[in-house]
Amino acid sequence: MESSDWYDGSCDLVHTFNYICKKWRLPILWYLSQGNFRYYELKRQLYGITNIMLTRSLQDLESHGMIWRKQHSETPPHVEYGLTEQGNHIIPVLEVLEAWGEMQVEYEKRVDCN
Amino acid sequence: MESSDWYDGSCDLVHTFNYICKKWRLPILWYLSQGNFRYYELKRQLYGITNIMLTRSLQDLESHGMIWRKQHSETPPHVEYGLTEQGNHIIPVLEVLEAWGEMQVEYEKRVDCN
DNA sequence: CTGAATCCCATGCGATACTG
DNA sequence: CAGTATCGCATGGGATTCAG
Repeated sequence: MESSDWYDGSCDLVHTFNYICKKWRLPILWYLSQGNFRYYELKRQLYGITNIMLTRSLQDLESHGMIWRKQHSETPPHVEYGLTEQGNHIIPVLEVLEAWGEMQVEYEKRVDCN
Repeated sequence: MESSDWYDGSCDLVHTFNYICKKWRLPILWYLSQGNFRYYELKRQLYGITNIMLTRSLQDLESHGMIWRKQHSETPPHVEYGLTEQGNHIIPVLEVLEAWGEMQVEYEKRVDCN
């Protein structure tokens, strides 16, 4: 990796990291890694999220091929979301991230006690 | 993990993720995972970064115990940075993130060819 | 060489209201 | 139920300038 490539788009890590480096991305992906959900189910679980943020996040993740959207033709509407085959590759990332997060928080607790 | 805990600070993953979810954090950590560096060395490698952003990033990472700062008493100043023992725990995260990034970019190339 | 202080702009985020 | 449109605020990022 060239030094000059950090932000000209040729650094894969930095480039794709921006897909998940947004406020609600990790929680959404984490939930979808547990199974498929309907729009309102996700909204209920993601306490505090607004329609606009949920919609934007889902559309963005879908545009990057990480999740799929399936609209059933019913009234009232019924839309389901889930991880794509490609999207499943994010699961190990979530696991490692969670392991690190717990370790880091444990460390902070110890330090704050000094 | 409780649904209501995503953003009240009790979700370790989300909480600590914010440490690295900033523009220059990953490149800085990646470099420091390769060895220790002086301020100006980091600045030279991190093509495009400004003093203020490098300084802020380093101070922030240091405040979370992920990197150390060593100031040699010389003139002109000589300051060195490196990963702490705790900071080394980020390395597996970087590796998994890189693997995922490459895979995701490969996927995008295939999809765009359709 | 290694920063800090100021000021400004782009962007993310979200409250509110509306729709089929 | 599953969204969209608007508008505004908060925050991050950075150009510029100055300093020990």
